[in-house]
Amino acid sequence: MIYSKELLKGTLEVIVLQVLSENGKMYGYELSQMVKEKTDGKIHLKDGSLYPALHKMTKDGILTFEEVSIGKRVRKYYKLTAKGEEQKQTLLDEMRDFIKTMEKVVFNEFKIAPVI
Amino acid sequence: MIYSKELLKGTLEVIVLQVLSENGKMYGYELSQMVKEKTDGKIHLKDGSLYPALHKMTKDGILTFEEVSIGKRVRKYYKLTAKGEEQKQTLLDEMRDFIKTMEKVVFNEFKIAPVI
DNA sequence: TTGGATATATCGTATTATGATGTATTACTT
DNA sequence: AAGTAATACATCATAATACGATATATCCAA
Repeated sequence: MIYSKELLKGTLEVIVLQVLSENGKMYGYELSQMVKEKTDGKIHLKDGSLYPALHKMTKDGILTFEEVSIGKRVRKYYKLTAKGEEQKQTLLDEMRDFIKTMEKVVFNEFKIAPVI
Repeated sequence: MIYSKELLKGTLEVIVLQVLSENGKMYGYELSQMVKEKTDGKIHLKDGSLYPALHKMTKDGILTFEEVSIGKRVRKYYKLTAKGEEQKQTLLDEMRDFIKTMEKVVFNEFKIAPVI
């Protein structure tokens, strides 16, 4: 099952940072597979999104990578920089706040249980 | 405080449907004020987003409106159609699922608490 | 030997909320 | 009385982002 794509906007970077942070070192394909598994196929990072995102984050100094040859193939193992750890925290906080706010507005969690 | 705009993508319609549904009948400005209050100013539906959204939803048959003259002003009171109620349910379910999935991936809520 | 999984990459496109801009009324403040 | 903020609606060009399409190449199993 796939979500309305729009809801996923703004989530790619947090997801990448969090999953990379959990696992230390990962290459793109591995990362996308892990996210797919963890979400029961609900979130499927596509090549067209993931690789450009990894490039951008590297350029922004929040990721670094190291090339490892596997036979004739070259894998790029990415990991967070110190700046990446900071960014992760910022984005996690933002996500937490966003979810809390959405729950308030959409699920009425602000309502006091009526006294009967 | 304002969220990263991208996180709010895909949330406008659910928010409008839910808040309208709660209050029965509302006009645009009223709706935007209510959302702002409920979220402590964190979500501020802008004119440039809200009015086009209301028009589109009306065109799509999930909202109807009724014009009410207040002095020389004309207010448009919107409410959900039957189709709008269905759409609200669909979008609420989707939002619930989305939040659950994000919590799983980003906040590791899938992890079993370690037995000590 | 052919197809599927692995692995990376690029680029045009669609979607969506926003910012800018505009019009007009009503209420408050000095 | 004048000025300004809030009320109330509207439109359109623009930016941001993930995706689809497309491409290349390796490895493995049927």
